[in-house]
Amino acid sequence: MARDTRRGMIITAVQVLRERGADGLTVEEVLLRSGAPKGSVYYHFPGGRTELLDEALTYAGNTVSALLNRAATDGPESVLQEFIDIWRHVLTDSGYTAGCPVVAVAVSRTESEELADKARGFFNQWATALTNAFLAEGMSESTARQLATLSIATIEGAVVLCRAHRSITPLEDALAQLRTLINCHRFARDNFTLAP
Amino acid sequence: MARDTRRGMIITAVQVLRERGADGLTVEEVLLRSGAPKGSVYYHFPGGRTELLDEALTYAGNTVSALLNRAATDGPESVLQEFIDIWRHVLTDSGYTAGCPVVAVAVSRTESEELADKARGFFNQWATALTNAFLAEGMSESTARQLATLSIATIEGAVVLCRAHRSITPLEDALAQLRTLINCHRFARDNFTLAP
DNA sequence: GTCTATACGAAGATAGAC
DNA sequence: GTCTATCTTCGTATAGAC
Repeated sequence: MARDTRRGMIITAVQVLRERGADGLTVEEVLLRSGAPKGSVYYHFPGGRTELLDEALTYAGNTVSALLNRAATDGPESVLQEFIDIWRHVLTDSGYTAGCPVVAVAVSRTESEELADKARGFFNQWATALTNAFLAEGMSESTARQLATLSIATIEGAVVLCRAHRSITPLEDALAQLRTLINCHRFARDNFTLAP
Repeated sequence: MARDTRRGMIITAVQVLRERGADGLTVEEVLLRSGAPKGSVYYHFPGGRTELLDEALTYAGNTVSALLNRAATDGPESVLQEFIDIWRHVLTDSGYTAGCPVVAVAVSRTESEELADKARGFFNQWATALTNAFLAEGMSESTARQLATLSIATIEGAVVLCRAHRSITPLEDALAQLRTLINCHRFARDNFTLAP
């Protein structure tokens, strides 16, 4: 069926995007790994490689946004734990060759300005979701925003270290300290104000 | 002179590595941007593209290692500030297209296992230098190590966000919270023990 | 040390058959 | 919807002249 072929190619494209980066994604590899018919690429994706890349980014970005929005009500702690669990699977399943698809687009040559804008849009969505989670904890506007930025930067950076070390430890260590910081803010909120 | 041509190509290669990534680095672009003679590539680099990449990674990684080792005696605060200053220049000078060369190699396809090992080696060097800086502050072994990992992850991740947002703000925000966390550990060390 | 010419392979894209 | 040429561009690498 047409829809299945298209959808299968998009999901495979996300995987390739994770492993090869945006510039390294080739239609041929997506074709091979998805098992999609070789002759139907430009039927399903008239825009060719660029359209496939766009769809992969959108699919991946929205998935994470949904996860982060759901977690804003569950509290930041559970979000972070969920991220560790997800990344443990993604990293081990890929032999530590997979990274974040949105990062992959953000650091790519990005012929089309549109893709770069979309990647930035996802980072903003994620930051907003996390900021709201921290605001719900009673933190100040600026603290919540900075903590959200730190959280995203930490996870994205730690994933790179995990790939290099072929181990989940960097992510666990980094997030352990991030949790400590969150608890420090709670402690400060409950007892006194920390010096700026 | 021979040495100048070779050295110039390496320095240009670092720049290209930052912007295009390891897989995206082409000998042609290094040639064009360095102004090096077009016919002398394989004279200076018998190993071709791979050798050029290797030299660029070594040069860049060692530069940062030197900076971090020097800063281990100056205290972590001054290191972080120095990193903000350096990245501000690198990012603005490149129009927010440049990233970390070691990260670029770490997430690349990396035909040669040797390059990947070297990249991981640099991450380890940096982590050790920062760990020592935190140990000098009187922190525990595990806290120092985790903080070092968090610091590197935060900077590397924040740089990606800076590139996406075309702004230095993410790095400043993330490092502001990192400083807060460091101060929390100092406060805890001086007054009591935080719950794990 | 540096140049030109050439071989080779990889990948995107299009045209037209089935 | 899918397939098979075929065209084109680009990048690495080598050979041999200067």
